[in-house]
Amino acid sequence: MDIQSELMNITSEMNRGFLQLIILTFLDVPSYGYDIIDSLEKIGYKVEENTLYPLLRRLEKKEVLISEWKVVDNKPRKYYSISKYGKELREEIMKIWSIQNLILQKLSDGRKENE
Amino acid sequence: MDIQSELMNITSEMNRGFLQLIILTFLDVPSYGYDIIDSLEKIGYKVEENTLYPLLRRLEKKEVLISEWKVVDNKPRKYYSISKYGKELREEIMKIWSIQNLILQKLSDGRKENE
DNA sequence: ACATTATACTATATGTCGCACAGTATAGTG
DNA sequence: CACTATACTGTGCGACATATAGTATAATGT
Repeated sequence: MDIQSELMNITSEMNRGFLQLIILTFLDVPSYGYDIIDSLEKIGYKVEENTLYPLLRRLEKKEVLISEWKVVDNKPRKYYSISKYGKELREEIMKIWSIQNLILQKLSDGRKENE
Repeated sequence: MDIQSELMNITSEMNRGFLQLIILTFLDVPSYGYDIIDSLEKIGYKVEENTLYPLLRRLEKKEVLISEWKVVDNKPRKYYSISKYGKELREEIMKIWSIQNLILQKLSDGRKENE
C-alpha cells in the first residue's frame, strides 16, 4: 500500500464537504472564480479550476450562491456571492464541523490516556 | 431548497474522510464493530452499522486495520486494531485535518474583519 | 414455548462530489 | 507569432457514506 496515493485519495475525501464550507465562508464578499483560486492559494489552500468551477455551478443551482456577470478591466467575469439561504446552510455546516472537532478531541484525549 | 435534506447530504459528504480518521483514532485499542458503535454513540457521534462494517472491511483490505476473530462471552467477535501503516496514515490525516482547521480559521477571521 | 428485540456481522446497490480530461475565448508576454 | 495567463464551460469516473436486505445466535418478554 503506497501511502502517497492513499493520502491523495483521502485528501480528496476530506475535501468533500470542506470545500463547500470554504467557499461559503469566502463568498460573503462577492468574488469570481479565478480570484477565489488565487486568494485561497495565498492562504495555503490549493484548489484546481476544474474543481472550483463545477462546485460554483452546483452551489448556484442549489440557490446557495448567487452569480452575476460583470465586465471589469474590459473582461467579463462571473461574480459569485452567498445567498441568504446559503448563510443559513453555512451556520449549520459550521456546527457540524465543530461537532466533528469535538468528537476528534474526545477521542484523541482518550487515546493519550491509554498510552 | 429544503435545508434539512441539504444538511443530511452535506453531513454525509463531511463524514467522508472524517469517519476514517475517527476509526483510526479509536482503534489504538482493539475493539469490535458493535462496541465501536456503542462507544462512539456515548460520546455523541452516531454511526450506523451499515456504515461502519463496510468501512472496517475496506480499511482492512487496505491493510490500514488488522482483524482477528475471538470468542468472548461465548460469542464470536471480530476485533479490529490499527496497523503500523495505519498509524503512519493517521498522522498524515491529522495533519490534513489541522491544515483544514487553520484555513477555516483564517477565512473566518477574514470574514469577521469584513463585517 | 414462542415472539420479539438485541447483538454481531455480511453482501450489494445507489447517489454525490472532488478530480481528471478536454475544451473555448481573450489578453498579455516573449 | 508562439506561448502563457486569465477566465470560464462541459462531461465522465472513482471512492465512499448511506440504504436496502440479509444471516445467525442470544437475551428478554409474554
